[in-house]
Amino acid sequence: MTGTKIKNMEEFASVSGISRPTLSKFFNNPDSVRASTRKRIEAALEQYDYQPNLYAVNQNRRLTKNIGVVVPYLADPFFAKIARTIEEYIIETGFRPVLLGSHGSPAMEIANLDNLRSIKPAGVLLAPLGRASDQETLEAFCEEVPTVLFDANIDTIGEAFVGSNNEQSIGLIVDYLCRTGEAPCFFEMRSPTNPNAFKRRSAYIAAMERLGHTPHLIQAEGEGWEFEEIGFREGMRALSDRNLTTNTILCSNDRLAIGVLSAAFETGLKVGIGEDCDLRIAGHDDHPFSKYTCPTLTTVSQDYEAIAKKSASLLLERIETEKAADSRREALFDGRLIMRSSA
Amino acid sequence: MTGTKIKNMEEFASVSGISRPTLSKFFNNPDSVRASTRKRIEAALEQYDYQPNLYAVNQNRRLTKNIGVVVPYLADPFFAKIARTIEEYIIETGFRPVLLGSHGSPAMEIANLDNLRSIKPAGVLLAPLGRASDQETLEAFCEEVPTVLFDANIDTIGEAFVGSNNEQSIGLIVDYLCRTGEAPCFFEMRSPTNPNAFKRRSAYIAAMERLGHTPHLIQAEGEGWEFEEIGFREGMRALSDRNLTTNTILCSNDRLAIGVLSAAFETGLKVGIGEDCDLRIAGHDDHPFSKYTCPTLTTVSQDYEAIAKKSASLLLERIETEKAADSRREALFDGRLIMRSSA
DNA sequence: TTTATTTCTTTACGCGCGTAAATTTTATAA
DNA sequence: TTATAAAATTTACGCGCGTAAAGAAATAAA
Repeated sequence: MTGTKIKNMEEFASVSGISRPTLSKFFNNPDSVRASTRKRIEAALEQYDYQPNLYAVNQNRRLTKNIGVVVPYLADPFFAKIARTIEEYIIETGFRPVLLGSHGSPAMEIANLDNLRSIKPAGVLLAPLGRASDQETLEAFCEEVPTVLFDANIDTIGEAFVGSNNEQSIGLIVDYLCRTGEAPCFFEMRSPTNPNAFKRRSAYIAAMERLGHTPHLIQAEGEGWEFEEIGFREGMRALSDRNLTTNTILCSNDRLAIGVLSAAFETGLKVGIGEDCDLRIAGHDDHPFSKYTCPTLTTVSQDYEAIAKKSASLLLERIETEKAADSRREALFDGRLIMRSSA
Repeated sequence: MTGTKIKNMEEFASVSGISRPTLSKFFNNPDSVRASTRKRIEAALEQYDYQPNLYAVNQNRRLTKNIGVVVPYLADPFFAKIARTIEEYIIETGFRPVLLGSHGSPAMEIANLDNLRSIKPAGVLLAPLGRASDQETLEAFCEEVPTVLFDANIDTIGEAFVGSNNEQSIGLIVDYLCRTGEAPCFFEMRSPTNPNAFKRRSAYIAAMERLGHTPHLIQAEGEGWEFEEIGFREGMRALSDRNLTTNTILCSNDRLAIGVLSAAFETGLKVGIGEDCDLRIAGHDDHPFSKYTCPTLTTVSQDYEAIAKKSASLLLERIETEKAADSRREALFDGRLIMRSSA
């Protein structure tokens, strides 16, 4: 890009000595032209500053190269991280990711999808809000646009679902906690938005029963996405009531755990695995901040990489075959125990 | 939207009984048509499912309604939050925000701007990486596209800069710390990427000298955006060396403070303002997590709202007047002291 | 070299909309 | 009511590109 600025493909055709239809083919897929002409075009691109007008291109193509990525909450580092990983895979395959966060609002989730519809995406990767989502509208959207769900499953929606194996991961940490101390109670929200929460609840109950313990749920009141706040507030209540049947609390996710940790600190309870500790607290997700809590949080990590890669590749596959699969696929990945100091 | 799907404006013109040029005017600006015809069009829109093809629209308009928002790191809740606030203002004014994160990489920062160029944005709001940014390329970009910087200033770049008044905010917390205990040392990175860090350093020195104290810097080695990690590692070193001249540490930002807090916990030092405490730690930014650290982090909050609103409105003003201002403007907002338990 | 095949060029049309110019209709003021 | 201004309609062209068809050129196979 040293030389003059070229204003359209016609002009680039004349300066490069390649016909416009051939250039058009090249920009759609550089491998669709002969190697020698590809070289010539690439040489010309070095000399002249030209790139096809995105709007003109997308107006005429049936399908754009856009892929929507919608997550419930971009300010949550967990989603920021997984969205980022997904973005990388999409870019690698030559598509353009368009990242949107719904800020916990079902209305904004729909608005985001509407927005996406107007850019005619080849497909979208959606981590739905869950229970709060407007399922009918979501379903209608998925009829129009190839969609793969990740993180949170809604059974009837989308071509496929990719997420974590909560059964396995919760089993893992319940096993660990029982083996190293008292059997845990389960701290969660009474009416969670996220479907994973329900899976984790029953996984906890199943694991406890399998090990011959009585499950015990602590259900926090509260709505919305301020999990730390809810964890703190309801954690304070649970801890000050002193009606805990165990010294071990397994939280449904790390953000709740961070709140409970904060409540324990406030209450003067010492959290950890030492003899002198009053309480063990564990979480789930390996939230980026769980490494820096005091004490550091024992948790189970989701396989971000695998989830990102799988959901992206399932979507791309669907896009390339151009037809819906006969049946909805589900891919679940195992969690990994992250032993730190809190439990 | 009950009825049939309309495929283009021509068709919508015939079913609605309004001419296409008028419809075109309406979609560009609903107020540019007579109130009565506006009503008729809006009534028709209720009946028929039509929205103008975004690509065809943007191909023909000189300027799109897109506004790029580029931040250094979307996984950082601080940036996620401010980006979100900016998004809101942009949407309110009828523009389309396009959110991009650079993941700490100068190359990706440039890639993001290139990407934006291809969608012909009306303007962009850029929080640059800072020292690491490729300044020449940034400058070239700003020549082409109206750009307002926020958060991090680079003197010669962009139409305007909107950020925090580090002088004031650091002065505020140094004052507070000196008034309530020992004068603080300053924990920072030796070679920070972010220009605010430099401002904060000199603001700290100035404030200390003003109060008749000798400034003392602790400069952490390390590169990149893993601030908690750096804060922890170098915090461990500083605390175990026991060569602190004071029991009070002011950190250049909250993420470093979170790391130092974690190091203090690890070292067995009690952090807080009580008689029985060994250490006071304060931060800067009011990071969303600083409310849930153990102990909760005393810090100074940036005026997110004001920064978001001002930078958005400066950009829109610039876009509407269609010409560069004679001089580069700078708007700085004061910080607010957030007293919590750590100092 | 001749033939078959692939690739490129030329020509031409269409996508959905912005927008200009001339004309007609509608609203407002006198 | 009539004159005047404002808004809508009709007609027409252009934006930059995708893409189809037919023929020319380059390559590969015989």
